[in-house]
Amino acid sequence: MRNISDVIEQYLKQVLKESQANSIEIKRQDIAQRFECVPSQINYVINTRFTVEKGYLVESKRGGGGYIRIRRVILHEKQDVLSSLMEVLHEQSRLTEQLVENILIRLVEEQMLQEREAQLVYHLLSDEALSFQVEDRYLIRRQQLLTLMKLLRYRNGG
Amino acid sequence: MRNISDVIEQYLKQVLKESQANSIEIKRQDIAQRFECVPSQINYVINTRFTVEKGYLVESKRGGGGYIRIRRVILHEKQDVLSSLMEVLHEQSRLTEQLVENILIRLVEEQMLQEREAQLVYHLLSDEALSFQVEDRYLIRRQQLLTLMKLLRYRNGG
DNA sequence: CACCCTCTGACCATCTTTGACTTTTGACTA
DNA sequence: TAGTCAAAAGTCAAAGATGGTCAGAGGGTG
Repeated sequence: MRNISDVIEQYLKQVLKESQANSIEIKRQDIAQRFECVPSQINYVINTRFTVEKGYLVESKRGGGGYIRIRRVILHEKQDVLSSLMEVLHEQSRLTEQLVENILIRLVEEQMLQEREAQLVYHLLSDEALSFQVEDRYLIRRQQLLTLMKLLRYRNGG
Repeated sequence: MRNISDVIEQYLKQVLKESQANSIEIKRQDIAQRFECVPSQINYVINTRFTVEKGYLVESKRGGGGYIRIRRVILHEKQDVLSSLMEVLHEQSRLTEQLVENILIRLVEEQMLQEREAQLVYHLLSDEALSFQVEDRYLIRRQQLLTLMKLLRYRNGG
């Protein structure tokens, strides 16, 4: 194997495969020690090899008893719908309630979001909910909708 | 288990579950001795794990015959849950990710929100999603969470 | 040679553990 | 009754334990 990152990647994938559950919990320091590298190397491996697009979710906790949890997830098959909607989000400067609604309806039609979930998001992003952020309304909507799209990239969100 | 705080948390929740009543009374010193930690560790566990938004009430008395009483709040009406959480929203000035998470978990426990919906809202309100609104983060969270509660009130026939 | 990965380490953020010091309470005593 | 004392529990800040970030150095490949 060429480099240590590849080795660590293979190791983690092996452990993941052998574990019954579809997730593993590691201690950054332990892995770093095992492969005699600096701890931040582990972050590098995770950031480059265990991304959402590749079907992995990573959570972690700092402090005493900290850990890094890597989870295998199933990617949603309608990635193209998501990318086209993300494009819309970047092109449109005025993300009005109407536009938000259209996007959410589309997601429901594509069966990527349930009716109830769409309602929920719609209300959170409504003019009323953001009435104290008139200035940043569009920006907030864009960020939150983009966050939503990222979540929908894999099934069972979260 | 990762750390002593988690262990103590689990222990207390177990005792709480096994007790007939919905409350337990402990002696701080006893618990500290049982888990071989300093007494103030117990305060830490209580302050971080048995908070109001998580649905616990804690009372205590010092001096001879002192105690700490932990009560699981039993709310019979969904309305009560929502009002008490709305109160938390108004009282807490720093609506951190952690607090948002606690509230959402609570709503799921009370079966007012589905797991996936909670995940969704959590991510929409995350530090990352609001990274361009560092100043207004808490305000936006408050407004959107209040909007969510209003919606849930409506759903539950309020 | 240029460019793209990798690797490293200094510095940061967050959560936990510990202990010194404070406050409250009730019993005992003058 | 007031004062004293010991037995709780509370507070807070420092230290400890992890993980995260980022920019720059290092190295391999077209």
